[in-house]
Amino acid sequence: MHPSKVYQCLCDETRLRILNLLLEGSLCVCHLVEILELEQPKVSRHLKALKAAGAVETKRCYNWTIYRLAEKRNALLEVNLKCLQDLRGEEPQFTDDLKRRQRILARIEATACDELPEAIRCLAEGNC
Amino acid sequence: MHPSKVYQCLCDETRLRILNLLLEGSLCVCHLVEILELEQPKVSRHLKALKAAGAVETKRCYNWTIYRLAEKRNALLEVNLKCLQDLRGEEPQFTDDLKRRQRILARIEATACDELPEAIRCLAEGNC
DNA sequence: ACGGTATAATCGTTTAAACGAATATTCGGT
DNA sequence: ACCGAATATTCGTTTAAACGATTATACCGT
Repeated sequence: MHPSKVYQCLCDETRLRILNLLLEGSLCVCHLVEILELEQPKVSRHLKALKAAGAVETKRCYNWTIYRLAEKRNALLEVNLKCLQDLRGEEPQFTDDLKRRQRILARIEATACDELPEAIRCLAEGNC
Repeated sequence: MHPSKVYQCLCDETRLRILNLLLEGSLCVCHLVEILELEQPKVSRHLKALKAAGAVETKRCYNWTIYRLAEKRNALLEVNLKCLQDLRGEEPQFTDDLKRRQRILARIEATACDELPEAIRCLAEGNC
């Protein structure tokens, strides 16, 4: 992949926010939507772009689609993901997103109990 | 500067080619035009974008405008310039550009002689 | 002052990205 | 089989880049 294409996938703020979040762990679309406070189609569109660029991959778990950073990543992308981790503290938007992520994950874990359907427990326990 | 803006300045192939060349040393617009084999207005436009992003700066020498990498560079840009140097060998376009650069610089040096006007000698000798 | 070279800026057009709103699809639970 | 939740896709519009062609500006040498 040409370097300019890698940069093209990094030059949108929403996509950077998504990558910043995925650096901390996988997330399904509905949680990304909630954390980013954006419309679901918009999030899906950007996820599609990231997937096309080979930055993320998906796993299906019941009716959720879990997004995570791609296993094998372009070297240039890899370097910039590290940069993103370093720069994270300088951009309030990134740290705010991470705070919302924590809050939401805590809430999901709190709902985990044996009475819930298997699918929801699986998600709550972070097994999918 | 927001990271996405840095990437936005890197996501165009022509601008990457210019940065690749400037990593080897300063160049004036007319030589960039010759090396890149592109129209002058197009080159100037991209140089303007690079300057606006703080990636390059200019120096006037007689009637040439010499472009060089900015002295103080954004950390993210810096990292990616290093990447560009590493990836250079993988993109034929980048190595071709460097070859043309060599050829052109050699030709300019060859024209340096005391009978030439000061301006041309200055340029030929790489002093401006 | 003039002519030529180097560079920048303008203008109208084209291309591509991002968007909101709406709709389609997929899939698990009942 | 149906319903609802989660996700993806479509469509028409808007915004922003990039473009070619042209013109303007700056500056040096004569």
